[in-house]
Amino acid sequence: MPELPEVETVKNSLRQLIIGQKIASVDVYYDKMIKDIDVNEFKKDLVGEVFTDILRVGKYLLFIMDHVIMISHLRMEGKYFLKAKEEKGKHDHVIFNLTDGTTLRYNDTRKFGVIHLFKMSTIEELKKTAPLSKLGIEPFEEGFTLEYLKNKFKKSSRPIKTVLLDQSIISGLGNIYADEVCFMSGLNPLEKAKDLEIEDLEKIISSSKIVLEKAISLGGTTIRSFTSSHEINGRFQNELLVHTKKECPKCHTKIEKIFVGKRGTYYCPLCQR
DNA sequence: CGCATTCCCTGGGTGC
DNA sequence: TGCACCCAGGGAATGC
Repeated sequence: MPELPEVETVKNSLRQLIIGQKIASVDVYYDKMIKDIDVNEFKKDLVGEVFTDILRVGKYLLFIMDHVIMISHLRMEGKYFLKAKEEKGKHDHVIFNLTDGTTLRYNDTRKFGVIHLFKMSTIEELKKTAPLSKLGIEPFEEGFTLEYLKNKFKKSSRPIKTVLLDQSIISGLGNIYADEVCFMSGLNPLEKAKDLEIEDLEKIISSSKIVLEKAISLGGTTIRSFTSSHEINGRFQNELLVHTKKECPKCHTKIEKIFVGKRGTYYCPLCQR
């Protein structure tokens, strides 16, 4: 399940592989995946385009080309493969045939991922358009301040875990890292956002940065979800403190697993109030 | 506006 | 071995 660090890792490897590559043609095998544009137009608009840069905004990948920008969200199991021209794999949904004879494939077992295509020139312009326009601040951005969180949290009666997952408030945290941030901040994931103290918000700010930075430096987290294969092998799973853990690394209390807003949530009942 | 709920998908796991 | 059913989960759509 790619969250910010995993998408960052994918971005970095794709950069090495496809910048400068030119698209000869595109095959789409699952039309519903293509958003904001007719599928035939999507295919047509990409022919002859060259990948000039790849960026990440929140959990979105941005493929910058000469005349278009393609935005891809991997959701649960989306992956990109660069491989020789060969038969379509079972879960390959979009195949970009490159002019050097190789192919870039978007593969997604559960078909949850989506791809947008925009005829826009600048990132600034694109950030004003959905889906990017809905995103809140990333933990690494300058605007991620105490003041910002205070404003966003003060009126919310939702559980802190749910609010951490809300991309319109903080963009980049997913289920794994939201659990880690709650643990590192010593917060019960069920506590209401508006009930947090200033010190709690400060802890959220610092632990979000720490956990994401560390995860990025280790290439993300690979949790071997039963349905996926060929995952990018991150090493952060060895550093997880609560998510999927049985015992608290601090006090050795048994880690509880509950559901917060339908999301599996791990926490230490002693260290997290 | 905030928030809860439903839906999209697949295939591994479980129970009979 | 086969089959029905459950479940995970990010974000959009829907409804209150």
